[in-house]
Amino acid sequence: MDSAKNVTRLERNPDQTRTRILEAAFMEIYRNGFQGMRLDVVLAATDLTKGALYHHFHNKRALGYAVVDEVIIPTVKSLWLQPLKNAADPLATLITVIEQMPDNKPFPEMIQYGCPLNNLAQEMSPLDEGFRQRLDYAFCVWHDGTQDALERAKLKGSIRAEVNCDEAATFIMAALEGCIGLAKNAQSVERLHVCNRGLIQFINSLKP
Amino acid sequence: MDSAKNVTRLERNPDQTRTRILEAAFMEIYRNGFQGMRLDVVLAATDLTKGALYHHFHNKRALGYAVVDEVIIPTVKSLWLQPLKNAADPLATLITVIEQMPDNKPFPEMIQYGCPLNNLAQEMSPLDEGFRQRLDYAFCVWHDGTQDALERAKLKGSIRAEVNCDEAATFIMAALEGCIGLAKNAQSVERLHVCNRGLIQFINSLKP
DNA sequence: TATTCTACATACCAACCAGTCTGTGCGCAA
DNA sequence: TTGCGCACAGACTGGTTGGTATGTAGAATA
Repeated sequence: MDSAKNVTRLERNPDQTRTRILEAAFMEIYRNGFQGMRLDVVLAATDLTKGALYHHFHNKRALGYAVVDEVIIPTVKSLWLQPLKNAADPLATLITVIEQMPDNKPFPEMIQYGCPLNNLAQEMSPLDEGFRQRLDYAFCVWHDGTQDALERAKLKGSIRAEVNCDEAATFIMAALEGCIGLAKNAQSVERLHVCNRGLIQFINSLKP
Repeated sequence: MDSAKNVTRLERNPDQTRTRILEAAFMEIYRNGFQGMRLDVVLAATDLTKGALYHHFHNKRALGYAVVDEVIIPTVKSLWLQPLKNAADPLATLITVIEQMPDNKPFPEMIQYGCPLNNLAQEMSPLDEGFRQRLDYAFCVWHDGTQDALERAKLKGSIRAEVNCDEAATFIMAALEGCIGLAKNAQSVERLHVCNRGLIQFINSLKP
């Protein structure tokens, strides 16, 4: 009613509340892993309480699943697939995306905490089939986008005709995750660049 | 005194007791991560009790450190460095080691649970500096052994003179960890083979 | 306006779990 | 033989944590 109340008080906005919980949960999972995530910490970060959390999510695991579905997978799409989609020069764009990965805005903590997708996959896929399937889907999406770019590069003559784009895309994903993992353990941007150089060398070896 | 008692009772053997705890702890960490490891479970697997554990290790973290120092690092050495050491054909041996990795005896669970070294590194290196340094040392040992093999291959003319063996070794480690990680998430041996094929393709691209 | 439902807040609980404390049998030294 | 310390056993605890039960202000509905 009175304007002062409207300012200090948050309006009812369940969708936004849910999103805030999701984003805080994502950060906690990113930093501490799913098992290491504490719901109290997530709630403290959002200034919400148990009531809000359990109104929007059935339990901790459901929250984790939602983070994969609604945060991680969309991020993979916007960060990886979007630039490759409709790129004039798919191969050059692929290399650019790899090189600029550590400087990406959404993840300045990439060196410190690694890749959110791979972190969660390594931690949870052996322990929980629900996580595994969702993360496997994320990798599939990523793979298919990469393979697509390689196929288009092949059509343009940028890479050799006999290259198996399916297998190449799989290896590129794997190698990139490995590079990020090594750099994270060494806590060294330089290590990531060294590692990525090897990956780019591989990609270049696909050229005619 | 009476023989029956001597049979049922374990003789005192503190070294063996310590080793049993270490090995059980390793398996628990391998399967559930360090944060997921429960000391009760470790003790149940060894038929020991809290008294034994806290007699040999100061706390849970010290136990984790000891697992890295006394189980993981020696395993890296015996599994990776030993075959490369004094190999007549370093490059061929390297490829063989990579190909036979999933069939190794110590880790039939490689596909299910991944690489113990990398698992722990991804989980703990951002959270605990003690873990990070020990795991970084493990990667260094691994790297140096690999680089050494590449240098010897270069001397024999198996790979090109302009190849940077330091960087190549780094990338080979990273890519291999990435391959294992992807295969683990897909729970597919086939995926590991596909992925390794890409890595071997990279190694072959180093040849003259 | 009365009622119902949504979207939370808050107090509470039971289970879990790392770590502690005390006890004890055995080997060994003196 | 006695004393002492090592190598454990086993009971206990205090803090943590996921989850629940209850309450309630405001919006929607009738």
